[in-house]
Amino acid sequence: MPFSKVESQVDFPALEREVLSFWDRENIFEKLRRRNADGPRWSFLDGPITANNPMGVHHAWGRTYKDVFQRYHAMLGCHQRHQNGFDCQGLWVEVEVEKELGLKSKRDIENLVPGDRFASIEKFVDLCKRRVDRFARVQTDQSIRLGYWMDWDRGDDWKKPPDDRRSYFTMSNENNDTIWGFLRKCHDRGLVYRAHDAMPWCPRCSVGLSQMEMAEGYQMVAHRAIFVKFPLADAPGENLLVWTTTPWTMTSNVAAAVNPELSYLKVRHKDELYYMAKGAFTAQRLEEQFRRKEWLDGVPRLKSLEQMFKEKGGYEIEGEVPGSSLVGRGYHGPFDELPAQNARGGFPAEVARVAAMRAPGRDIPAAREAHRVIAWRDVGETEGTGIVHIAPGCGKEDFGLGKENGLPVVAPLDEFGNYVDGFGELTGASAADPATADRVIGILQNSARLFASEKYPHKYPHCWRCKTEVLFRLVDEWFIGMSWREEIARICHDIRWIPEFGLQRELDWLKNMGDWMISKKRFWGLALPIWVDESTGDFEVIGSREELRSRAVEGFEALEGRSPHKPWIDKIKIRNPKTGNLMSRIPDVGNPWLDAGIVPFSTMGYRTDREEWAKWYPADLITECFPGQFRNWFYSLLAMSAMLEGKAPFRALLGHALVRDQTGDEMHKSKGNSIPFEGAADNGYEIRGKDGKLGKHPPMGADLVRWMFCRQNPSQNINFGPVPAEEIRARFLLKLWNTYSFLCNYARLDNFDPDGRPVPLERRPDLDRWILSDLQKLLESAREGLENYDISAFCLEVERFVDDKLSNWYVRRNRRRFWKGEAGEDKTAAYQTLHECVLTLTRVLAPFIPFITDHMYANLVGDIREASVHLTPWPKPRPELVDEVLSADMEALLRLVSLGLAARNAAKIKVRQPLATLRVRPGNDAERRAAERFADQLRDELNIKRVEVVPSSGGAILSTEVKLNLKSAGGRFGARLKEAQAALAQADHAKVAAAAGTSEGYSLPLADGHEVITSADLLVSHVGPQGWSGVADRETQVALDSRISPELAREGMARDIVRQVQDLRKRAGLEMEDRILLHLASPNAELSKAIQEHRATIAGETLATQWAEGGAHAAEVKIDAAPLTIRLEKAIS
RNA sequence: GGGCGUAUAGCUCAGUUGGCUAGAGCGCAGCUCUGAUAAAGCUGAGGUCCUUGGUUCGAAUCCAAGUACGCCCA
Repeated sequence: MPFSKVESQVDFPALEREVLSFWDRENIFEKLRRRNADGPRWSFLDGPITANNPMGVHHAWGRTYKDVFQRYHAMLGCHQRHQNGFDCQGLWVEVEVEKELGLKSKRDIENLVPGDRFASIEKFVDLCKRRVDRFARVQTDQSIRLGYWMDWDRGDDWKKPPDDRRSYFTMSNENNDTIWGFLRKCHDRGLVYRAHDAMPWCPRCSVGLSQMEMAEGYQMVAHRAIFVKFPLADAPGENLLVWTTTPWTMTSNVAAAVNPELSYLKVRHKDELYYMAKGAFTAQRLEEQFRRKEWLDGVPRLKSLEQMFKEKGGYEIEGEVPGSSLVGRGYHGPFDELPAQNARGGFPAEVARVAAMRAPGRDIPAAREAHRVIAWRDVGETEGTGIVHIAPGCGKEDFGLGKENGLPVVAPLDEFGNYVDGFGELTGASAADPATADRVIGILQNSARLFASEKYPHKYPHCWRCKTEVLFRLVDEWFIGMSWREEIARICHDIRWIPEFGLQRELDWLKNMGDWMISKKRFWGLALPIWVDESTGDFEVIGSREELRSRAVEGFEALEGRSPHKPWIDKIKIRNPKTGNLMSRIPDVGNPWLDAGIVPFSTMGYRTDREEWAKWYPADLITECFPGQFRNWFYSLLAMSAMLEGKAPFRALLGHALVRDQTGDEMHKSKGNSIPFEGAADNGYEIRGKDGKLGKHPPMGADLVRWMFCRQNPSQNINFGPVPAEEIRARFLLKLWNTYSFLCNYARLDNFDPDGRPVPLERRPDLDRWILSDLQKLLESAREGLENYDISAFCLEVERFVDDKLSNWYVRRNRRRFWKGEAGEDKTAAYQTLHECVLTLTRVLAPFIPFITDHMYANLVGDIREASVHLTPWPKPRPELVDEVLSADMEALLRLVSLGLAARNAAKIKVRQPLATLRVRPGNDAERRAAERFADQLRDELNIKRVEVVPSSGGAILSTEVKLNLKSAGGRFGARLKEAQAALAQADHAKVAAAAGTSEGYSLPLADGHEVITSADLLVSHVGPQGWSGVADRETQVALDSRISPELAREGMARDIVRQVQDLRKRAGLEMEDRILLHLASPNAELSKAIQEHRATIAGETLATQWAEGGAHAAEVKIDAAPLTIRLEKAIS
């Protein structure tokens, strides 16, 4: 027997948990996969989620999309991989493990097992793996709760090695191996190289940052900036004035750069001369930022150089020279006494050695001897002095300039950001420590080299993981040259980018990016397969584990039964075929985006079954949150695929924006406005409001979370939180639920058989045919939206369908057919129509809100079948049910009803009071047809006895009245206002209103000429004839006979009585179908007469089977100010 | 500094190739309806469609410049 009773109060999270256990118990997902095993393939590629923490509600956006499109294609019968991915390797996991262990630095890691570096790294790497496993399980459980159908690992799956699990793990052997193959291919094309470069470096993590990572961490900070004197060697008393925001780099100064095209001033101050760029002298530095409040508290506004000279006792401008005339002049550096400045060939010795190897035969001087002015066209005159201090060991551009100009390099920092030996009293000091800047400033002050210092606010890069300020440090890193970037750009055009601007974004990145730094001086990650002969600099890139096995001359047994990770892999040596020397692996691990970018190859069998691989590659769709990914995952996917196959790895990319809190602010745990996933799904959650108070909120359930994301425009950030959630829940999910509950509860009472013979369409009323017609159009939108990965418009259309059309119109207008009419064809047609609508909705909504739809589906088709909506095929629209004219007519009817209600409102007569006549002048054909074919609806809805349709050609049924709008016309007419009002009163108001609406306006005749008035100058109203109330909207006019005869008044009373009785029934806790004994009494004669006249109606409406003298439930009410006593009680049937 | 995008009601946003009196939801006020719906309806208050100029019979919409904001890059 179908149709269990449905309560209108529903606990969605609890319902979802039941559905989850139903899926589990009945293996619904496995049944689905089996059913589709031979279907056409649809290839979705999951972007790996970092398995490092539990998911927040923001992860649910992308995962909802992933599920929606896979579920849709499953309903179409497609065979899919359903493979989730976890991102495992990299610094982010290391940092969390460090936190767990309370470690402060890389040195702590290497001493985790005291005194045993190898065992320490082994333990640390193992802890990283375990952390990944732990959170992969947590995220798996959370995803299952979201309703995300993937081939999840459960139970014993977790005991298997990563390669044998259902989800893919980027730490798997296969993933690492496939990357090796990629790197080998790059090397075969001569793209892999090693370089000394001054790179951004995090002193806490002791790791270099790639260009991609740098971009993540810019923050506004104030640094101590200094102006320093560099005395010219050939002209005592003359100085270059140099400016820097990083005082610690002064120790490593090698050169000073000027722009040869700028003019430089010679400024005399006291007994000395200072050189600086002319523009820089007077520049109001950062004035714009100061004005726009892009500033930091406690940082004073910057002074111009001119102002500084004035404050220090005045100045005189002695002349002006072109920058080019300064180029080549020598100077005395600020730290020339340091050993580092005096080391021949650069400092430290390793740097000098590499430099000597690169430039054989050339004698490189010590930094101190190399000091001279060089030319650099990029020097500007808006920030500092127009003379830039160059320290090739401390900055990227500096390093490049040093190389061009053959300068020595002084590299002052070790991997923790501390000064190495050779820097006098600074040795051991941390460059990141602000106190060190003060010490440098002190030294410069003592040596009379400091001209001035200031606090300078600017955006400065920070480590995106640990938020430490980045330093620039000379390092030795490995790169993939990107000279072949065009090959990547080319395949971007084969992809459908949603939103479209993605293509341009990606191309911009590809055009501007530098070479790809792939090495990381860390522990947990891809072991870069590069083996080096340090005595010659020769290196080899190994393309696979097998190749390594055959090349290894030592240590390969260390890898047997182990994953290719540190520290074991570092035991393996190969031989340099040229020299016979042993080659060691470089200690570095790989950039984690290599791990994620290789997955179209590593997870689909590229190395093991090329034929199978080709059936899944390229993927039909990937979808991720786009900020950042253009230079991360999308980039690495594209680059690796371009290299390996010369082909785009996916056909379409759906990107989405960010999740914000409900007020539009960024979500942060620390701000207390972020929402944990379990909180949103099941447990409820607390968030801090703008007032700083914590507010508790009930759980939303997974379907609501999913729906909120689905209905959002993906290119715009979503404001997510309890207020919008409650709104959507009430407006959509509850509406859907209550429509379903209405259907089931009445169908149950009536024993409606959903499998009975359908009433032929032509015998169903207009309302039925209308809703079925619109349902078909909805199905078409669904298909279109899902095929185009553009679901938000469809979702909004469903909301309108369920709310406006199905619930607020179809069901409301048809209520009586369900609960009053006798069993028969009309009632069956109503049930069949509503059943078809709701059942079809469950199917079309199943990919979006899989829980509630499956629950509804079971009840709609009968619990006994244990069926799941997710095993049903995707519903196809039936074009023969579409009736465009009917849809237009129904829309017109809604407009007329709305106007009728407005007319009632204008007449101040409530709807419960019946009125005699509604006169309609339709504004168009649809309205005319609607007023005729739906006259019964109009009568019912507006509670009137008769509808008269006046032909449009018959002229207006309302007269137009115009008055001057004093707000706009008052000022214009001034003293002539009275006259204008009088003139207007004389004019034909209808004509005035019509003419004022045109571009020419209406020309109002006045004593001193004509004045043109437009509709803005007028207040237009429409009035009916005496006793009538009317409103007009464009061409449409309706008028309502507002005269109430005594008969009509009594009928209104009767309806009021019914309403009061129903109210009492409800308060008495009676069920809808309960019959009652009813007693009504009033001392008022009219009211008593009304009760007499309408006895049968009152009884019928309130299910009163018997008139009685008393009753357990009583109420004293007023009907039109007349007292009425109601008593009732449930009748014993 | 360069690129991309956005700017419409108190808030969140629709507004198709230029075309009727610029809309919705939320919030606010009043009224109404209600035995499926913590729902719904009507009315009202609330608009410099960012500014200026141009194209056009006609511009929220197209073009140009400017301003502000967001994102990306340097």
